Amino acid sequence: MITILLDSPVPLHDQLVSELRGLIAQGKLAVGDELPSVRQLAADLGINLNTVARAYRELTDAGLLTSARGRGTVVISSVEKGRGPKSLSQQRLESSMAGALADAKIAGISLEVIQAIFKKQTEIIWKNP
Amino acid sequence: MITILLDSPVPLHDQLVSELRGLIAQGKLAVGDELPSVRQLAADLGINLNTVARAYRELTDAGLLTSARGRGTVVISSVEKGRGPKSLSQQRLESSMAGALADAKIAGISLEVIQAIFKKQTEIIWKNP
DNA sequence: ATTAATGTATCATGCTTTGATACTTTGGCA
DNA sequence: TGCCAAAGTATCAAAGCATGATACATTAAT
Repeated sequence: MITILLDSPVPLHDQLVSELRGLIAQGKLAVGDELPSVRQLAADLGINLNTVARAYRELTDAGLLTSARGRGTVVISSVEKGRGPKSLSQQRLESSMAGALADAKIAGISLEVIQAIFKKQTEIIWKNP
Repeated sequence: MITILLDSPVPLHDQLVSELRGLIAQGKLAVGDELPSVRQLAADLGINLNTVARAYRELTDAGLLTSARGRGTVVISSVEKGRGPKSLSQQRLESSMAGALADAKIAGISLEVIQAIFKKQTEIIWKNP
């Protein structure tokens, strides 16, 4: 359900936070759902328990989760504490993405090719040395 | 022209590489264009010269730039080493896509969110002609 | 009460980035 | 031709940070 890249420049706990935020935002993790224990998730991902704990703590600080010793970690909200619905950079991404796709459609590029290009570019930008 | 975020989890040299890749892919930096000196750009961005030098070196290794002592750094290619040519419209799509993704990465938007935005935009554009 | 399972805290270690500084090469100009 | 400024490169140190091993504290179930 959750995947992380061990050889990414972005720290593991940051990846985890992003992943979990995404799952919560998408509703795949609903309010009231219990997350796997830090040891469980750490074992699943092959990383240290502290790294998972740190991600949980950051999301707890953000107001999305609640944690307690002996009881586990639970989703308590799907909205960030004190944050707007969308970041400015995200809106900008939507705009530029929409523009690029509209142009591509007019140029007659097939959806399959577009998806392939998107995939390749993300790979280049994310995984290059 | 180039902006970086000092408080991003992404390393400065990685941000620089992404930015420069984006500019080259978009054609804002054309083949033959000379880049600012490592000292100049470092001063402009308020970072260390080594950081700029490292970004230049990585792009040199990727086959996009060439550097020489005393002469500076110049764009020699707009395509990554080991990639073939494409149709014109596809190249344009690749360019704008690369630019958008590079910006998104620097902004710290997670890959999952980016993919969600891409999916949503394609649905919108292909559904409503 | 015991025990297993949970999150939390502490500390060490190692990697990586970043920076300060010096070296080397090139090209222009007196 | 010789000097000098400007370019990239190399070296080394310092700092930060992520990651991990381990121990502690708390809860709930038996």
